[in-house]
Amino acid sequence: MANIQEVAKKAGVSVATVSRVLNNNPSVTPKTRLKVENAIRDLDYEPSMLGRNLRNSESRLLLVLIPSISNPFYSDIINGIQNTAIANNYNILLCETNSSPERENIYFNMVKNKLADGVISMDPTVNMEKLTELAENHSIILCSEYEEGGSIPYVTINHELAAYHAVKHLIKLGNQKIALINSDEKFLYARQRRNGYERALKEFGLPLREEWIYHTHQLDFQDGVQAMRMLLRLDEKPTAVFAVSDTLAIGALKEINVCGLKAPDDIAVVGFDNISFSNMTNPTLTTIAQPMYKMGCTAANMLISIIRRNKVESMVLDHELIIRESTMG
Amino acid sequence: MANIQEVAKKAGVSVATVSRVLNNNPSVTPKTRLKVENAIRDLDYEPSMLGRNLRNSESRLLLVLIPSISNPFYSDIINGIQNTAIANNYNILLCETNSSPERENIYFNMVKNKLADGVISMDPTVNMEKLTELAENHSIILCSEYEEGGSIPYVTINHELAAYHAVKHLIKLGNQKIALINSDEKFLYARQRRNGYERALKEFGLPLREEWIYHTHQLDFQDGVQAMRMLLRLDEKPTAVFAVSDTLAIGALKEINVCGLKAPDDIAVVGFDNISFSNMTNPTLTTIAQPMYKMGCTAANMLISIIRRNKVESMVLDHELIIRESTMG
DNA sequence: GTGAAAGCGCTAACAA
DNA sequence: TTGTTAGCGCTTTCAC
Repeated sequence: MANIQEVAKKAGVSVATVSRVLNNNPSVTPKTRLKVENAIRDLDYEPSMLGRNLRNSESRLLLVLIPSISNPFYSDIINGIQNTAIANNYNILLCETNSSPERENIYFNMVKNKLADGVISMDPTVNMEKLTELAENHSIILCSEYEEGGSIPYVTINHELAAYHAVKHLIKLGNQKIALINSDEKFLYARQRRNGYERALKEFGLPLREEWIYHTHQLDFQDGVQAMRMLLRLDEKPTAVFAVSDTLAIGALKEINVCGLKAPDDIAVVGFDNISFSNMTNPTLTTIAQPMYKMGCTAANMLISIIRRNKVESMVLDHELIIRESTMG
Repeated sequence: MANIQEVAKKAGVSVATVSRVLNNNPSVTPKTRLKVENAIRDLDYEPSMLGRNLRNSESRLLLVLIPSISNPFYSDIINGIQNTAIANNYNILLCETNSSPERENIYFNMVKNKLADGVISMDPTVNMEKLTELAENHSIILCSEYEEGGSIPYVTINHELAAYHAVKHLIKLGNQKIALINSDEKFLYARQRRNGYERALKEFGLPLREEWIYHTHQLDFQDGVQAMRMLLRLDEKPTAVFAVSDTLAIGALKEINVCGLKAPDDIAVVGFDNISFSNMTNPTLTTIAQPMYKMGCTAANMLISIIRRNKVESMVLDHELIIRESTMG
């Protein structure tokens, strides 16, 4: 592949002029520009990003930290990030941390190494201390999961309110005994969603029973199956379940089915996330939709703002309750 | 962030020595090494990949082209690629083409621009002509989808044989009227799977009827629903269906259910891909598993070989029929 | 409007 | 063993 020197020689100009043409500098005469453009075409020249990036000390690469690619929850957010990034001449590097600190370190180093210009973290297990330290000298945004009172700007939804809406929907349908399938409460969103659940119950004077709250280890389908199995073994069975993720809810639906029960007649189920499969289950799943795509766009725009040394404000976006068959048979 | 000069100054050595320490060059005395390491620590120095990459004219970044992140089919392949890449000190850039030629162009240019050292393409809609041209001067591997008689090395499975196994399984269960839900036959895998389907039917002397072959536009759940709807309207309904993707099969299952029928009693269903949700449906889905993770590792290893200017051979990996409830109620 | 030259941070050939 | 220096490909300042 030709370099800028060869183009300059072929066009009979200096490398500076070639560079000007490449960067659309208006001070080049049309005639010179033409000569250069011809040389570029003849030599099939493409400017090397390596040289350009070194000179400009930027990589135009954004890191997106997610725990796992296979979690469908992130798909639309990533689409939003990606489209926004490309529109601003950035590319994204999708980084799977597998919740492993070593992996995380590799990516943090890429930022320090100037191989990336900024980070959008969606990993709830991220080492917040290290990330905050990194944020002192680099551009970082939190997306979805964030830190209360932290110094890093974030974009998220109101998890407490969303959970409140989900549970209120179940109450309005006449359910009095409502269980919560929650994930580990070391995660902020889990604590917030539990708060919303409790607030709804209290507001309607419904009992709050510890045995109706099940904590799963992960967010997998099997954890939902297991959770539902335990809830169905109780003497006083719940008539409705709010699961903090669709995968858990789909697992719960499966177990309800296996036990010969029917949703929503015997037990109503609400999930969270509106993943694409939530519309394919039988019955289809009532769930809370986060504005994924918009959240991604917002996160990317915020990050690019920070990179440009502008001030940004954290944002809280709206959610939506999507009512389907699992509560309204 | 400090650069190599400042470290050299602080350690009282030359930049060459610092570089040697960074690259574990054995010719540095322990004493000097210690001085340098101290300086590095004191200044919190991290070498700039930008400088290093320009000098070595490599980016240590591999491009992975997929049509869409949200397709769960790719998750495990990507995991395999990623782990192999990281083990070899490469990182991967996940590139969603959305089957758009412009997007594709952006990524092709990244390779020409030296922003990436190679490409693994899993996009069945990729412009094979352009890719082949790119492959003349750059390192490219095809994964899963490939070109018959093409010049680019690939890793894949035997789609024809896999389809043959799936259909033979249905025949062995006593099914005589077997439908095929295929995707667009502009894709090689679709043509090959159809061949496998036909070979099985012929081998057992079963009728091959055009109205039992339905071509979908996409691979979405809804396309499966639509396909099944059409098949169930036929006068002579099939008793079994082989769908060339799990998402299609899950859509088919849904429609069977909606029509008050039961799988496998009324209609048996086999999918393809063994995506994680295929185990969560009701009934769970019989399907063909491709060795996703291994395929990813193999593709990455092949690519890295090519980058190192070694010869590589295309590979065909084994598949497996996973029998679940949708055929064996 | 265009060219010469410095320099981004690093590595490696060559010299000492 | 260590230092000096050229140069990877590009952009940009300063002259002209």
